[in-house]
Amino acid sequence: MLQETLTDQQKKIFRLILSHIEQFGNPPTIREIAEHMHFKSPNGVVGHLKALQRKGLITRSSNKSRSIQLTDEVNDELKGLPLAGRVSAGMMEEAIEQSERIDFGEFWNAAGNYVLEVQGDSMIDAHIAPGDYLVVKRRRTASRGDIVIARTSDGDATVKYWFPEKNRIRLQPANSRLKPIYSKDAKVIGVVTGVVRRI
Amino acid sequence: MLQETLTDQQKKIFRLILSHIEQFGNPPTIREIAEHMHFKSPNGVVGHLKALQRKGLITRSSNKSRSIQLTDEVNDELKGLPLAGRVSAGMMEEAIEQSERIDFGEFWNAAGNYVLEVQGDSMIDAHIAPGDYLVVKRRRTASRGDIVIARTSDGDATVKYWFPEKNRIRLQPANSRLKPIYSKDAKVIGVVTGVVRRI
DNA sequence: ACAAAAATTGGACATTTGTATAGTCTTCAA
DNA sequence: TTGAAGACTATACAAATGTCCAATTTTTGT
Repeated sequence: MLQETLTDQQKKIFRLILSHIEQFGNPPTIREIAEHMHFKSPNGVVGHLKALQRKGLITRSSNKSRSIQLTDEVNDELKGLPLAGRVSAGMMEEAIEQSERIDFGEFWNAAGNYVLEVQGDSMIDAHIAPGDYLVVKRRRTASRGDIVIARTSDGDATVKYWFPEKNRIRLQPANSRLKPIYSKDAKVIGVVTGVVRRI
Repeated sequence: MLQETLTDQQKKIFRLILSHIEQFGNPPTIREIAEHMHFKSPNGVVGHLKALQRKGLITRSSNKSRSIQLTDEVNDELKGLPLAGRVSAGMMEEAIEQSERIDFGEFWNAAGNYVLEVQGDSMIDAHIAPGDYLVVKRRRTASRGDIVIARTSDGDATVKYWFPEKNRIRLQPANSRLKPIYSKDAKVIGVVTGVVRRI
């Protein structure tokens, strides 16, 4: 944890900076910090800011107002949910205090990605159920075995496994009750990179 | 779309504000905007800011440096992935241009939530596969039929369906090959509110 | 107990920044 | 043609903000 080595005052000021950014969308001025800390001089803050800078939590630009920036390290720490461990591992409760985090937003909020809601159970054996959301990366090509969004000659788009064969494409559902679709001109629209289900 | 009614200059300035926030973590000053726009007077900017304010894109606090704030509406527009439609619906490609968005981060990055990685296939019939991530809400109670993280007397934590009976709890796996666990003192640690799978 | 380091005050100064007022220029509709 | 509205320049002022120096108090380690 980055905040381990901070003194109490430094922690307090650091939290102040975080909450100001959260609340106002910009970092506080030195005097604003001094006011909140009940300091009677702006200079009381400067030393602490230099310490936070030295310890790698913030950066500043000289002669610029509200120029406190959080470092990438800090931003990473703040994002996402704490990854607590494996389900069957037993003592999770304790593990939650650990620092590893997982940010689904970061994973997928990339340019060109979009989301589809699953209709029907053609991919149920791949544990993709109706109502699930698919995170799709816009692609024109796929690798053998990928789960893709494909469009066939009749214009319909579906989710299927993508299996190129000699001179046709096999679009394989993940459902034993359904038969594969064979197509000569199936086109990949995107590749599924994630599944999200709200319960 | 909120930006429809903007003049070209207003759009340019608005984008400038967005990218400054992105790049420096704080909004630009009036003079910084003027400089980028090659205006020779700060006052050239003021009118545009007032327009952006009137049109509901930003707010400002008087006499505060770098006080331009994006409105909630704007922030919402910037977050998340475009929700393109249903998979089997056919013309998705077109639908992607629509404005509806879905933000998984918002859904789950709530205080008290955490993530567990699934080990084993005891919930496979509920389409929860090994390697999936469970988003768990910290709870001490659950409703009948919820998927919960429960701890039994032996100290182990598992994912199971939660079925209270007369004087015991039935912890039901979603796997026909596994038998339910009956326990008098099983405790709910959390309730599963989401499943996320990276492919 | 002592010295060193950290924390805080006080005050001053220069720069940055928001705001205001007056005037020019262009566009566009009546 | 006029004139109303929008866009921009020029300039000035006051408030805010960052920075610095000197001195005092508090904390910390030895």
